Amino acid sequence: MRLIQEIDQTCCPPLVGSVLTETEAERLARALRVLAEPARLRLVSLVAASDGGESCVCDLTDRLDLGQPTVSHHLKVLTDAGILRREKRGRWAYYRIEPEPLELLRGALDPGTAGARQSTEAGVT
Amino acid sequence: MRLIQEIDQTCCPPLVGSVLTETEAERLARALRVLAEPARLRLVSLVAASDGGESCVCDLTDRLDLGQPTVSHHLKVLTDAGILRREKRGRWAYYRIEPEPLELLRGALDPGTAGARQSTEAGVT
DNA sequence: CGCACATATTGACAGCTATCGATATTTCCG
DNA sequence: CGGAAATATCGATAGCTGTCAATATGTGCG
Repeated sequence: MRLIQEIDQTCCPPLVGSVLTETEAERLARALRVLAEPARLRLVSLVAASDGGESCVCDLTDRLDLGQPTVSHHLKVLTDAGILRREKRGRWAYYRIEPEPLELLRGALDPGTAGARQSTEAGVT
Repeated sequence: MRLIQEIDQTCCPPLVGSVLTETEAERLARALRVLAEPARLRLVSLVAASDGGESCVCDLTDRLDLGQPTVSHHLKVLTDAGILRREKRGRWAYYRIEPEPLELLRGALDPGTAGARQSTEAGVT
């Protein structure tokens, strides 16, 4: 079994248009759960807005009013999901956004809703 | 305070581009949490795929391998969030998709990710 | 009216996870 | 090497929520 639950194409079939199987629903739910957390949303937002598109943990802990272990935990969850990428330089760990997973999730929420378009997993450009 | 947590514009500022405040993050997280659940994803998917765009609860309980109270609970959560709309006809309750909340959530996941576009809350058509 | 059916509500409980303090690990610096 | 700084991991705990059984509410039918 896979310990690291990365968000890939298999997680994001169109929410509408075809009925989700139990497995698909499970996968997509797990992916969404990663973002369904205030601290993690703020982290993503902070990282994305930061200069050069990356932040080190120390900057993030300062802004979040949460303990360092907690921030580290959330960063791990986001990284395991593939939403953030970690790069260690010297003593510091820098995080930056990985655009694709967010796009895939967006895609999962996309179609049928307004009339069953078909975007699926193809068009991430 | 508001008991019913409906998904509206206030829940979905762009995830990136500006840094989410604690309140904004809380709101968006709560909205995402509604969908971050396998049973609810399947319900949305089932309703959307159903004939005429609506299902009654009895159809849904059959397909979900969950007790009727549980299904009813999930339907309530989805309805309170504004994702489903409930209409009672005779003894039956019919649920259908309300497209806008899903679109708003999609919008929240949209922009900056790839370079801070500005779609925000305007273009739902 | 009274029963049967469809759905909703209630109360209880188990499982998950966000959070923290303590500690381990890694890396630089002198 | 030794110590300090940055980050990660661990173990414990509290709060939330998905689930169910039991029951309530509503609605048509005879």
